[in-house]
Amino acid sequence: MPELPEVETVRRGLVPVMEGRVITRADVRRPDLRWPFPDGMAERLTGARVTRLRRRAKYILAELDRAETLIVHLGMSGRMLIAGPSGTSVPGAFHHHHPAPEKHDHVVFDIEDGTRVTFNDARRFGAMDLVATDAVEAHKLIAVLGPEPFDNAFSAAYLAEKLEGRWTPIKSALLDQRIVAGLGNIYVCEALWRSGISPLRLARDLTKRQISDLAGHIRETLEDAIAAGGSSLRDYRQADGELGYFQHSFAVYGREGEACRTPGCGGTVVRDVQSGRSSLHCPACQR
DNA sequence: AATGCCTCCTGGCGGC
DNA sequence: TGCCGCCAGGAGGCAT
Repeated sequence: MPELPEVETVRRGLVPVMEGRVITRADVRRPDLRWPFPDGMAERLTGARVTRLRRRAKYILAELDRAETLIVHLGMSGRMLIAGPSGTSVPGAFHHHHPAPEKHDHVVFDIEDGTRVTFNDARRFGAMDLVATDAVEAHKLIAVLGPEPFDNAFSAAYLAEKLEGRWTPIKSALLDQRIVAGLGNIYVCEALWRSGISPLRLARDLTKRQISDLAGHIRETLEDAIAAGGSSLRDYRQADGELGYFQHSFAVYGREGEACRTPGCGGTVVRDVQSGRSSLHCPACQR
């Protein structure tokens, strides 16, 4: 679900609430998400100060004093909900009363000023781990990640090298977090449409020019989405409860049977299934 | 090494 | 109202 733009939007929403603040209590309400939580997670979080909130690919990294970092992945349905004094001007807010946790509220963070941050994840494909900060880069889930799309390392030359000789469809290659980190199903479809490239085309068959265009369009698509606060599908919201609005800018995602938005194209958006996932594209202008 | 399939889990929606 | 199948923003793990 949440791809790079949504995760970045969540991170930005959490910064004013958590960065520099102490977690006065962490309520870990079940033993696991996708994997078991690390030993003593609640105790290790309680009383810790969040010194910095970073993002790597689709992971939020909350650096704590105590030299540990909380690694959070939202999976398909994970949300970080903020409630309480921060950002509100409720008189006596410090004594704000929080309602009882709801279904799928798995981890609740109480912040020193009375704000409450709740990790809610119906499908539990999300994950959390807590590791030494100097070991984050070497963490099993982090170490395998390719470059950030906005990093200089993600160049046309780099992408060309990674795609060279690959028999896999370009769609699959771009979903591979080892090649470039942060893309998911929506933004791959959108970036391929912007590039006029079919998701079915084999990675090895792209020209240098197409690869260069693609790298640029990936960055452009993600930038546009971040600027819009991400995409709000179903119940996804920004951390502050606001809805992102990039979904209104989708050219192909969720538009099966509708007219292609390429000026003068006249094609119709179709849905193909590739390795079990929907690939929305326009057969007329995506080759 | 590269590729493709299965799986984890819950909920919303459309069809009957 | 109820039941059923399908679909959903991810990605690790495993067989080939």
